[in-house]
Amino acid sequence: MTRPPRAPTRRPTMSDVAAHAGTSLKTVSRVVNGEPHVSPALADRVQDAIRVLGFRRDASARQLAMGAAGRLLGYVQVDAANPFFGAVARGLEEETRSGGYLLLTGSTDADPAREGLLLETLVEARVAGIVVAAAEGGDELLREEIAHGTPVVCVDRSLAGASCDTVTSSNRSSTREAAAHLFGLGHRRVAYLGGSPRVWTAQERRAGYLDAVADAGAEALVVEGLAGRTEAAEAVGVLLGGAEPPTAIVAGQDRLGVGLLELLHERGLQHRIAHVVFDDLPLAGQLDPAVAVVRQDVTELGRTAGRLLRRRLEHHPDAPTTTVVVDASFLPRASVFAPR
Amino acid sequence: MTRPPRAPTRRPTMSDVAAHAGTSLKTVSRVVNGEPHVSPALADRVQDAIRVLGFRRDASARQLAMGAAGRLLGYVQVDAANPFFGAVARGLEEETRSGGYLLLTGSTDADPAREGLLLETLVEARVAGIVVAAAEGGDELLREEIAHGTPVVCVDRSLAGASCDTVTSSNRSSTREAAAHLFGLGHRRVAYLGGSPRVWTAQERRAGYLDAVADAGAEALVVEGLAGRTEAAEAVGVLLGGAEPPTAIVAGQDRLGVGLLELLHERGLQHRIAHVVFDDLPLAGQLDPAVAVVRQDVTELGRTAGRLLRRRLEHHPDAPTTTVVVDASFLPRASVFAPR
DNA sequence: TTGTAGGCGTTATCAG
DNA sequence: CTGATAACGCCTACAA
Repeated sequence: MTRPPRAPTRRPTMSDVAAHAGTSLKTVSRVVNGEPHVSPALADRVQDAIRVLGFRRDASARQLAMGAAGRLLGYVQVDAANPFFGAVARGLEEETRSGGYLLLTGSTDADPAREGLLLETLVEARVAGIVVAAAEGGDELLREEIAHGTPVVCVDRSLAGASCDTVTSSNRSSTREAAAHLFGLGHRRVAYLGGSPRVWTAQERRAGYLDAVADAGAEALVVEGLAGRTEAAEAVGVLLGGAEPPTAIVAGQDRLGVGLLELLHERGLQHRIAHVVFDDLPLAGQLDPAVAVVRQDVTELGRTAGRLLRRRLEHHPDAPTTTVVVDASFLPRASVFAPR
Repeated sequence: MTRPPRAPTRRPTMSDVAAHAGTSLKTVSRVVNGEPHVSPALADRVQDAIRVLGFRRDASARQLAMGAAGRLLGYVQVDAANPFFGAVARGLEEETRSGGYLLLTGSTDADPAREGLLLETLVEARVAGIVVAAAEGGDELLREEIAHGTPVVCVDRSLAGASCDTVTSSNRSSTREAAAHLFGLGHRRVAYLGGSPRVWTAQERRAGYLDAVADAGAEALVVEGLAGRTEAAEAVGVLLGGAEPPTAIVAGQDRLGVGLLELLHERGLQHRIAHVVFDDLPLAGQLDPAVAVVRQDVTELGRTAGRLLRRRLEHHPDAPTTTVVVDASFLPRASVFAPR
């Protein structure tokens, strides 16, 4: 029994409710907003009318009349299908939902034009604040918004030429620690697999690796610009085929680490190379237990961003900007082998 | 050089722009909306004023004046951190972004109360349509919205007592096929590991398994209500310790499959039990290559939902409701062994 | 305790 | 081509 689809009915307004309840607009407003000074009898009549008519107040009109910013937060991510950004969104939500905030989300696919469009739409929606996770490109618009007073929080990225709250993992120090661990085990040729050097976190991780290289007085072996598993596997193949192959490898991301492992496994070399993976994604549990990983709590990045946003939105609009570095912990494992 | 954070400036309005350009409100409106019948000279002056003042039109006011629904779509998911829902969101975006739509998202954590609150907020935001992915509970509100005329699309779930567009994977037939494959290999005792029987997809998959059991005239071995890896591993332990342990196991979800594999691996039995995992998540690449999987294209679920929504929103508001079943492909692999 | 008047920023209508 | 003026749905003042 499919009811015939009825054309979208006009939403009842407060005036409709008032008419139905035989009272005035303002009284309905009071009831809807739970304001005091309404006689119980009248309040009941109004409640009934609301139920009967199926009234829902219009957030747009409300926001317009109140002048203040609404309860929408903009969340700009590179790709909703990437678990990293999902985890950030999750943390953001956890921290802001009690305030009645909703997330207005969009993916940029790392395309500056898309990011620009997205930001523009968010601004037109008059979001109360914006969280930008690891996208780059629409920066000019972002700076304008910051200058205008909209709270902006950058997650896992930086923003040149403007000051805004920022949340990152300890990319540099963790990667440094990981590489240092390998040098400490006696390795002299430790290679680094990195993603696009245009991404800020990749730069930071490479810097951490180079720190450790400098400390150890060793030679830097950097391969970057790697886009995924396949490219990582290829790169490792080349590395291992070289004159002086590395005895240990640091992978700057999960995906690269997986590619690394796949190749090592395929060649039966998984126990002859020590490796460290920087854990962006929830894959660590699936990885070979012989792998040492740097684990970052991605959801905590989101939660922190949410906290910074609410602080600025609800308590200290003019507080100086902060940068919070969430500790990513390096987890060495016994099975990271000493060099042959 | 941190600029002193300036207090949120009032947004310039069209009137401000009009004043600055020495013209009237309506002309500015025309320019902003790219309407014809404005002299180039005047248009330029207005454009300048817009740039100088940093004007952005207010979507709320626009929507209010236009009466029509805006360009916001509500997306209700169980958990933003779950890659499944992220993938759906991604597909949704892909399909709707060219229409200028933005996603208003929220996670329910499978809590009916939360889902209710979320839906309420979405309705107040006057979203043009709602996509509900695998959450259950706030159904009453959902039905009201459908009755009111708001397009609703259910993804990977059903909605009793109302008719709305629905998108699912071929859960039942794929699981049936997978189990049949195992029976075809000669197995007689094939067990099924399933999640909460309150979740619709779990019911469907179990039904598919039972179909195959009936076809094969075998005995049903169902363990359900399993919440994750750990519980799945435990359940498998119990199964294998029984009097007549199964020789093959069908796991209804990725997570359960991972738990299954973990236990088999731990006991050195990974090559003595054939198993089939239903692939919700992007884990297939990480799994033991001996596992046969049912793969569903989750993003396609989202894309389909997006298409259905736009069709209803922009073309056929009164079309009869559709149920689209996206094929999930069963991928047997050579290394799924025959019984001992 | 209740109701009236005015305005929020935009679009639509209809005169100039 | 251009511009007053009246909505849109709601809230904040300010009466009554």
